[in-house]
Amino acid sequence: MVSERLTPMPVSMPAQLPGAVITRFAPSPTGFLHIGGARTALFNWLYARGRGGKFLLRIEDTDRARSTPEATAAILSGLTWLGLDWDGEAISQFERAPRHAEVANQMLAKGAAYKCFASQDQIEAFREAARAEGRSTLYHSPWRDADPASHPDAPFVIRLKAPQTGETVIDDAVQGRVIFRNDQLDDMVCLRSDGTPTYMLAVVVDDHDMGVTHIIRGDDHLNNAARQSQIYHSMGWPVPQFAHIPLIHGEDGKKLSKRHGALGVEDYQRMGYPAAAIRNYLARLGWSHGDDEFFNDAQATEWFDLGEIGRAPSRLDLKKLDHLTALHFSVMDDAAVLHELQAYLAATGADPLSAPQSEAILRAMPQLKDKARNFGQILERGHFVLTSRPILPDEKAAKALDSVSRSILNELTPQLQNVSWNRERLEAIVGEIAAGHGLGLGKIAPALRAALAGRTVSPSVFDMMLVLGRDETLARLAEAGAGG
RNA sequence: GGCCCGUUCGUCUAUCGGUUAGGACACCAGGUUUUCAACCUGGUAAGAGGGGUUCGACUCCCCUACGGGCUGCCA
Repeated sequence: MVSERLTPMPVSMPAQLPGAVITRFAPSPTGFLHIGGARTALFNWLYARGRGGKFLLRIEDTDRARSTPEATAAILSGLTWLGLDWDGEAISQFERAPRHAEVANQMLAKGAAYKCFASQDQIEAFREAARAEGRSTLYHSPWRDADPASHPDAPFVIRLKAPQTGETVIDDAVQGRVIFRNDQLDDMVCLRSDGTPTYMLAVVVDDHDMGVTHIIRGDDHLNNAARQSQIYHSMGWPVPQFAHIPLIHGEDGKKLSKRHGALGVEDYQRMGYPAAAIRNYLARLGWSHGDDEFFNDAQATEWFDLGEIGRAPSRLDLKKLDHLTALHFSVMDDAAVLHELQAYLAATGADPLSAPQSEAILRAMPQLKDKARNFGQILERGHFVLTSRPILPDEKAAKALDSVSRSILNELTPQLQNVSWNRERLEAIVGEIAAGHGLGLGKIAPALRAALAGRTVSPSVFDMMLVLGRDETLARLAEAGAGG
């Protein structure tokens, strides 16, 4: 078996099974994993996983000034948290620079590209003048058809010898047939004068070498697709299927930026959303399968397809995410919720749950996770099992423990001594006591809640009694009845 | 400036020439209720504007408006 981990990626086109789907996510490591990038990754993942294909990861770190290892780590951990597993090792685009240069030289050799000796200053001057006169700023290099014998001994870039007439057509799976006139596209630089590749070249070479069959990415790259398509053609390579998906906008409809608040997936983790809910929400944002709103990964991978992706940008709506989160908690098993709760604690810098605390939370989990909208709520509701006597009621809860309430608690406590410890009996006894005072349950539940949880927010008082058990319940009631 | 993309309830969307334009979230009203919630019933709410094409347009075409993207030896 060939060790794929240690050998560099083959530079020639890998032999792919016919019809095999290979997608990729190719972020620049300049920060955290953006929520929009996360959705792009999710779409690629869903598409590949739904077709038995591969989902690859490539880090576009060719911009040395802006790329950092920390950012790469953040992106990997963001994807991992989201549950988007990629196949093989993440590939560094920067490390493939020699291969990019090799292709540029092949283009040169076959006459598909040429050396351009124009300096950046010259080109900038041209553009400025063109702008000032309102002319097109497309640069037409005088070196395109120059006799190599006339080449000076000076730095040069390698430019693609792009067609000057006709059209470049992109058959996009989302945007449809998009036509660019070739006279609107200039000869792009493929290899810089320092010998490093431009983004345009690097992307094409990498996608080709990685065997990528479907490029699903943000529609800010739609224009680039035309130019990249020209590179594919110049090398005689098959052009992958493009699918340019609309970007996500903020709640005001503007491009997502810092002022919109949460941008990184890690922010969403810290807000207490479980990954499954984020996946569901993000998948439904810009894509739909009829009226289906709530679904799991299996359904999503089965249903997902490029044709159902919308063409308009969509806005983030946290209320809807909240709603989906509650639905997901309801179908997640308790152990899984607990496990992710621990990760949430770690992400927010809180202390992890001890073994006994975990066990207590797990026992109460059915009540804690019911309709919860985030892990913070689960924790808040779970306070009654995490705390221990003496229960110190918070300010609001203390108000429920006035002298009248305390006397009722004192009346109730002995009656709970020997009853069967089940919900029906507990409800009956508490109901009788309340009725004896001409009160409804609504009048004495707050005191019970304060006594048992020390809070005004908790699961139902009966559920708490059941989870706490007789001894602990009686101890807390007695303590509160005594006046704390 | 040039080129490209987009525009259905507040939001996410269904519709793929013929529908009282549907669903979900949110919101409002009423009900229920031991807290936060949840739940039940009902309700408000949409095809940017203007021209075409067609027996018939949300659906096809054009123009305008608005929004977005690209226009680098950034990615």
